[in-house]
Amino acid sequence: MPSSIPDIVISRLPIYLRALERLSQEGHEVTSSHELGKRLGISSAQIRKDLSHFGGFGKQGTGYKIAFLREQLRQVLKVEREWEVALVGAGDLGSAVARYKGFAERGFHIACVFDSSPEKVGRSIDKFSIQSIDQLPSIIQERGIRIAMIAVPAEHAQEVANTLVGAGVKAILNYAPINLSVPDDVHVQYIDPVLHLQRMTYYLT
Amino acid sequence: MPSSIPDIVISRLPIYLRALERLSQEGHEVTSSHELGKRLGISSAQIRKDLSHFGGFGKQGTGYKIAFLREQLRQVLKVEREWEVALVGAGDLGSAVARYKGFAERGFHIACVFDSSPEKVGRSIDKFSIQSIDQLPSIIQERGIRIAMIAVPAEHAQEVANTLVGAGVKAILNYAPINLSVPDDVHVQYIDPVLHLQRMTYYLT
DNA sequence: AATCTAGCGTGAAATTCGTAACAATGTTAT
DNA sequence: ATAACATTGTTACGAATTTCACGCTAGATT
Ligand SMILES: NC(=O)c1ccc[n+]([C@@H]2O[C@H](COP(=O)([O-])OP(=O)(O)OC[C@H]3O[C@@H](n4cnc5c(N)ncnc54)[C@H](O)[C@@H]3O)[C@@H](O)[C@H]2O)c1
Ligand SMILES: NC(=O)c1ccc[n+]([C@@H]2O[C@H](COP(=O)([O-])OP(=O)(O)OC[C@H]3O[C@@H](n4cnc5c(N)ncnc54)[C@H](O)[C@@H]3O)[C@@H](O)[C@H]2O)c1
Repeated sequence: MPSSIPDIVISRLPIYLRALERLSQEGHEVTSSHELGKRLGISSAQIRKDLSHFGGFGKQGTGYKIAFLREQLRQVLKVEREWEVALVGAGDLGSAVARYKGFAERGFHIACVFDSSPEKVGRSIDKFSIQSIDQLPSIIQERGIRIAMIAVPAEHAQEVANTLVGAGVKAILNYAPINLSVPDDVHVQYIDPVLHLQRMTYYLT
Repeated sequence: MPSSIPDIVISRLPIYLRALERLSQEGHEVTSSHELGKRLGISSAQIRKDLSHFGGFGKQGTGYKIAFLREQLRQVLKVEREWEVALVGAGDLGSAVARYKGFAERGFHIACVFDSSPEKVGRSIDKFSIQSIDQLPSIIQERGIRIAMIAVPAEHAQEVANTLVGAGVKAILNYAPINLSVPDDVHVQYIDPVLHLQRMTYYLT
């Protein structure tokens, strides 16, 4: 049933959710597909159509009650609960990620941090004590963690991904600039800032 | 003329380029749309069609010469030259970005780093001396910088974007979790790791 | 040389996606 | 109470995108 909803629709929901949370912070209580669309540079029809996949969240003539719509989107995306996330790689980027409060604020708790370097294992980043990569499988399995972030050099990313998949992880956010091969039931998202920059230079004269 | 090529095609070229560079590192000299597609999880027809927008880069029966195709894509994307990039925000994330070697390695040189905090202005991150945000317009204009990265708290991202646009910046990579309003001729790309995580939880049972 | 094979480039077909339009319905003003 | 208005949910359509399928060429094989 949920498989009938296009991926591209799902991928826009977090954008809507983020905008709703901001509107809420700014003191708004209701909004409309037009207002949201204007903020996001998306047509109002698109927003209404996307939302209608999941039922009628708005009221004709009035718009959407922000608190309600936000709650509904949270449930659709399964982010009304909290998720535990494993972080692999405690280098420059990994440390910044571990210290970043934005994950926990939005429901993603970093539950453990792994590294392979004996220099780093045992040390701490904030409240996180860095653990050996050797312990990854047992810890992840015990805690039932299904989401992980990879912040190791590109050369080691695939091997880390294999370990994660073996331990039962089903969703990976990969910061290393390399494509990963994983089984079909494992989801991967990529963050590579250079790639984003390269997407813009084409348009510069 | 270039405007006739769909954005979605352009957005895939950097992915191809990255894969080609890796294949090259691994010692390959030629590849095929099938091999590339398998690595990237993209159909071979898609790759051939995307590339054909720019001319025939391959040889029938043989495939693509990696070094040649890479060079062609670099030119199409305008990344055969080097670009200077401004970084605004020298906090946790900004520092990690400034220290990251991957930008310069791939042709994006961080040319200057700005922050508004008197505590930070004058200090250094690696070789970068942090400059006051007040000097941003004059420095950016003098150096003719047209690309910037924003790594300030969400509340200040729009005001920073306005300043950047005023100074002539035409491409912004925004790390703050907020949508920016900019003129039509300014390009914006977003990086928000939480958003990527939220795109995966939907599919977890 | 003739044959075979791999694999590109491409037009046509199929599919997916976005937009326009509107009936239905709630809200506000008078 | 009625009219005027705003905005949703939905359908129908057109645009954009992807996939298919095949002609064609370069190189390998015999
Ligand atoms: N620093 C950034 O701003 C930034 C930005 C974008 C992408 N990246 C990417 O993120 C990755 C990490 O970057 P970084 O700057 O933090 O590098 P880094 O070298 O500072 O850190 C990498 C860490 O990974 C650990 N590691 C290596 N192999 C491992 C393994 N098999 N298992 C567990 N841990 C292992 C190392 O011990 C090290 O601590 C790289 O792929 C980089 O390209 C970094
Ligand atoms: N740390 C991470 O891993 C991470 C990851 C993703 C996104 N982000 C986002 O990146 C942004 C920065 O995060 P951070 O952790 O580095 O925050 P931070 O508070 O450590 O740093 C923010 C910096 O921006 C500076 N600043 C504030 N207003 C400014 C202005 N108007 N002009 C110039 N500089 C200004 C501050 O002085 C500070 O140095 C935030 O929006 C955050 O949500 C951070």
